[in-house]
Order: sequence, then structure tokens, then C-alpha cells
Amino acid sequence: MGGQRPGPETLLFLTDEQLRRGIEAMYFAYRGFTADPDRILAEHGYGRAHHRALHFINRFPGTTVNNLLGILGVTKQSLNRVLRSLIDDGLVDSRVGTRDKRERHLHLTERGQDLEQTLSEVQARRVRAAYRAAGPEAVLGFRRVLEAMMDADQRRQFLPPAEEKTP
Amino acid sequence: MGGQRPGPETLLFLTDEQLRRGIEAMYFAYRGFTADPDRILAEHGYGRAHHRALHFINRFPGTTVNNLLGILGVTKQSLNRVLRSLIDDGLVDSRVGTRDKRERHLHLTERGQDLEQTLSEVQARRVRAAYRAAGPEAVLGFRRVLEAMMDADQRRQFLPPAEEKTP
DNA sequence: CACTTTATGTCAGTGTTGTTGACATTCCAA
DNA sequence: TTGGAATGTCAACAACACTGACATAAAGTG
Repeated sequence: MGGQRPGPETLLFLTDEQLRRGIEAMYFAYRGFTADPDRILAEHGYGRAHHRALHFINRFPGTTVNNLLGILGVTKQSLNRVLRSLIDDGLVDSRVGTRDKRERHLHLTERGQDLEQTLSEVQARRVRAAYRAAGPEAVLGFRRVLEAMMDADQRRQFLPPAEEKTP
Repeated sequence: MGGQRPGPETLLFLTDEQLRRGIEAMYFAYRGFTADPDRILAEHGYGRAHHRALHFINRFPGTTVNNLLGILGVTKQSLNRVLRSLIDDGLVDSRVGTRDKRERHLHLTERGQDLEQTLSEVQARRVRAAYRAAGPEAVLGFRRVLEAMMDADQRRQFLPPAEEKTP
């Protein structure tokens, strides 16, 4: 399977071969990306869904269930199963809203923060290692491609609409 | 990998914020990455595991079950369930090995190739769009970071070992 | 106030994909 | 001939997603 005819860059980097490599790299990298937290989660009887909940509750303390549903893109039944166990195990605190008493505001307990920290740590370690191996310019490109690959809604939600200089 | 000189920006860009953004981008991008094939697979009553099997059988025609197990990193029971349905549905052909009759060599049938092509197409379309939006240099960085994030075994399996960059 | 909508929780069922464990068959190799 | 490797199959189980239906409480609206 050749075709490595050196042409203009703009044509060269969009070959099927380049795309295939990108696709496979994405698959294998995501496996590596989740492997370390998965091991720790398994020790606690949890799965990836618990990690995601812990991550975003830590990121947005006091977020509501509905907020979380929007971020995670799952059904409330699916999220509720996860939240239920985290609350029962004392990792997440669910407080009735003061302004709107229908809402539940979610916070990590001290133990929840501990586990989230542990999970973040091992995951960040691998990402950090990959960043170091690839170099600063590569990291910028990495993020740029990933952000272009996201669905538009998520991109809007997690990237400041004013790209560069945010106040 | 080699020749990493510690400059001032090496410390600067590895902030927790940068890591967190990378982690979230990875999560959301992977969701986007799988979203389009998932829709098509659902129409056929298949899931991601079927896509992965089709992809790697297409990539390595005649591969054995054991080979595939090594690539996919799942149990033979899990893979067998998927292969079973693909074979029964006439998308994959399983041929007893000539040299070693215990082995089964896997090939895509014409219909299997068709579906694989359809799935690849929509996935590649998104990747291509992301590549275009991010630019050629970003793509190189993207791949470099992803490859550094993979487990070492997969990297060895899917990257030409002679791909060391000159320091 | 009556009515509707929203936010949340829960029950029941289903499907995909992963796991372990056990067992059978085939066949290469020492 | 015996051991082990490659494969297939059966059963059970768990995580995590889905749909659909129903309940409750509170907020918003007429």
C-alpha cells in the first residue's frame, strides 16, 4: 500500500492512510487514556460513569442534576443509578436548592474529593507524559484537532466563545 | 521521545488547567468520534464492537482470531459473540487455516466490505473536517500526542519501529 | 386558585459489551 | 503418545446505556 508520493502538504496530509492512522490512534489512545482510572475504579466497584460524574461535579461544584445530564449526554435513569451509589457511599452530597427547591445541587464530600483527586492524578500523569513526549507545539495541535472533532454543542459549552483573550 | 530539552515553556504549558482541558477534550472528542458510526451501526442492530472487528479484519485480511484478540484486547468469548453474528449475517468469512487447521482466517465478504466502507466513510469525514479546521501542523501534533498516550504494546504493534525523529 | 411545566426520582425491562469459569474439539509439537 | 495451543461454546454476571411509565414536589402561568 504505497502512494507516498510527496506532493503539496495540503494534499498529502489528508490521504486515506493518514486518516486511518488518525482513527486507529484515536481508538488506542482512548483505551490508554481510560486504562489507569479504570483499574482504580474497579477496586471501588465503580466504572467510568462514576468517574465522569465525579469529574464534572468537581469541576462545577453545586451543579444540578439537569446540568450534569446536559454535559454527560445520558438519560436521567442512567445518571441517577450512578449518582445514587455515589451519594449512598458518601462521596457526593445532594442538597435541595434554596432558590428553587426542585433542584438538587451536587457537591463532592471530602471522600469524594479524595477519590476524584486519585483518579485525576493517574489520568493526568499519562496525559502529562504524552505531552512531554510530544512537545508543546504538538499539544496545541492535539487540542485543536480534538476540539474540532467535538460536537458543536459541547464545543460551545466548554470553549470560551471569545477564542484568545478572555477577560 | 529523545532530545527533550527542558526549556521555560516546558514548565509553563503543563499546568493543571491545561491537563484538565486536554482530558475533557479527549472525552468529548471521543464521543464525537464514535457518534456517526454508532448511528449507522444501530440501524443494523450492531454496536461498536462490530465496527472494530470489521475495521481490523479489513485492515488485516486473513487475520486469525487470536491476532484479533491481541489487537482488540478483549476476551475470546466477547469477540466470539461479535464474530458469530457477523459471520451468520454474511459480513465476515471464516476460513479454516491451510497450514494450521486450528486457526480461522477472517475476511470480509462483499457485504462486509460495503458496511465497513460506509462506517469508515462517516468517521473519516469527521476526522477530515477536524484536520482541515485545525491545519496540517496541528494534525502532526495530534497524532504525536495520541501515539504517546497509547500503551506501549499497541504503539509497538501499529507504529513502524524505525520512526524515530532526528534529534 | 387551577393548571401546566419543570426537576427529580424510581420501577421495570432490554440490549451491547465486557468479564469469569468450565468444558470440548482439533491439531501441532516434543 | 501426551501436553499444550487455538478455537468454539455454554452459562452466569456486571456495567452502562436505552425506553417507557409513573410519582412527587415545586415553580410558573392563566
